[in-house]
Amino acid sequence: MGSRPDFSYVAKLMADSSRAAMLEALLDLDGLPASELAKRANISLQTASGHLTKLVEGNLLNVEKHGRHRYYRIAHVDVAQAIEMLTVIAPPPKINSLKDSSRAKNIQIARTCYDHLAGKLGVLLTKALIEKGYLYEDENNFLVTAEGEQFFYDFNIDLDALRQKRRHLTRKCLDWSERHYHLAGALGNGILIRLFDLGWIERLPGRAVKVTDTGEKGLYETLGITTKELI
Amino acid sequence: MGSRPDFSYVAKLMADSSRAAMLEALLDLDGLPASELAKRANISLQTASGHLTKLVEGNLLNVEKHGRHRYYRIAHVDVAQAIEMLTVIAPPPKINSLKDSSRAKNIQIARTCYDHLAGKLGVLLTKALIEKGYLYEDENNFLVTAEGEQFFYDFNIDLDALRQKRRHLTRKCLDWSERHYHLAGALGNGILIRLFDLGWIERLPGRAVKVTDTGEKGLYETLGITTKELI
DNA sequence: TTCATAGTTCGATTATAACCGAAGTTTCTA
DNA sequence: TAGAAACTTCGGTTATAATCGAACTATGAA
Repeated sequence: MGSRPDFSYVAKLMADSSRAAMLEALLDLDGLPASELAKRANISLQTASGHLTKLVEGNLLNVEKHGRHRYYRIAHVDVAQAIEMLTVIAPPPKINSLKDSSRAKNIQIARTCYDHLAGKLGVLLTKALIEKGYLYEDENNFLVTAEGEQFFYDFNIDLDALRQKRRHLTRKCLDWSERHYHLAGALGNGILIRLFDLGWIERLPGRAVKVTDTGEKGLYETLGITTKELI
Repeated sequence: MGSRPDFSYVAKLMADSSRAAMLEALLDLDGLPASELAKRANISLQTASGHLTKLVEGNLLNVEKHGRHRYYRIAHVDVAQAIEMLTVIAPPPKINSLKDSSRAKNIQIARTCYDHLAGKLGVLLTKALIEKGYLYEDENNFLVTAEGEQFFYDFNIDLDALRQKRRHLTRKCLDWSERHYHLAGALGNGILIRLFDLGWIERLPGRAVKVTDTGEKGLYETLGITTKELI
């Protein structure tokens, strides 16, 4: 009879909102300890411990013991992919007021996704980097080319420093609003920080972000991105 | 805060075993009425009704009213994709005895997936049809080419009759054992039936299937498939 | 050795939702 | 117009699991 894997078992692991919060945190920041995950999910350490055990048993997470700490990470790219697929079909958050609706628009144009750029701008930027030959798109990841090494050096992003960090240099992140991949990982974070430093982008209320006048000029000159494409 | 869609909401809808059984049934057979789905999930009609309402509200399913019947179908390819991704990361069904283990092997080589061919043989067959130019692989589906029309006619599969059926002619089905797509839908079913009729394959206990001696010869001559590839 | 920090295990409480019987609505058939 | 079939709604029961307090283990620091 049941000779197929039971997908509802995995769905059940993802269905609890506390576990979902922890998974979401781990999607971008690999290797968080239980206490940190408990905080992010707004639950006690005991409860978190129980949830994490279940997630490890279900092969959604891996643990690494380092002294008295336990660092959790997503067990496999497939897990991240599955979560992203679920996000794509999940209903968009409710819009109650007029303020909410303009916020919703802004957030689709450009926003931060944890610590990197997402939305139309995030996808456009990633595409531009690929077209210019600075990034190469793999099935599961983005890779920095030799030209890319030079470009990021010129752009004042220190790849070697980023590689030291305890996380992936690059990572594919499925954009739920654009249904395309954008760049995440340490490099995605590095680019975001650099764009803020340059004053090319500014924070709007919430997670939304707007391109400044300098940014408009800069993005066009370095990567050929026009803000018209953002609409 | 919550400006991202909540994937745990979708996961919750898929997490219940009764709902999962109904979704699984609908993955291959589009357009089943509530009563049929209740039977397949082994629950009462009342319970099924409640579940189906939730699945429609969550945009996982669509309903079409035809008189006093209500035909349910998967709302979007993305939903099927998401379920298949979950199946890929779900733990394989437990193997208890020696019998189970040889059965598990057989089932990975060739099996029926509802009403079409899956496993190594299913994937190989699909690949062969593509290589010969009979099938064209789209992002979301397989399409029959002009050469394909001729081939299936010669192979005694009536495409026009299959097109009359109330289901997709072709459909991509992600193979959880092979991690590749194989052909499903009315054509996938038509091929399975034809292969049984020709005596090229035979049922083993369970869902497993074996290639006969005639089948070995036939598959090689028509599509260049050797059983060595099946191992 | 002592204390603190990180995490686990146990037990009791509580909230959620799956389930079905019974009664209702809608549509088809005769 | 009556009756049956397909499905929904309501109400009460029950099972599951998320939650945290309290007590435990293990590692590190003083």
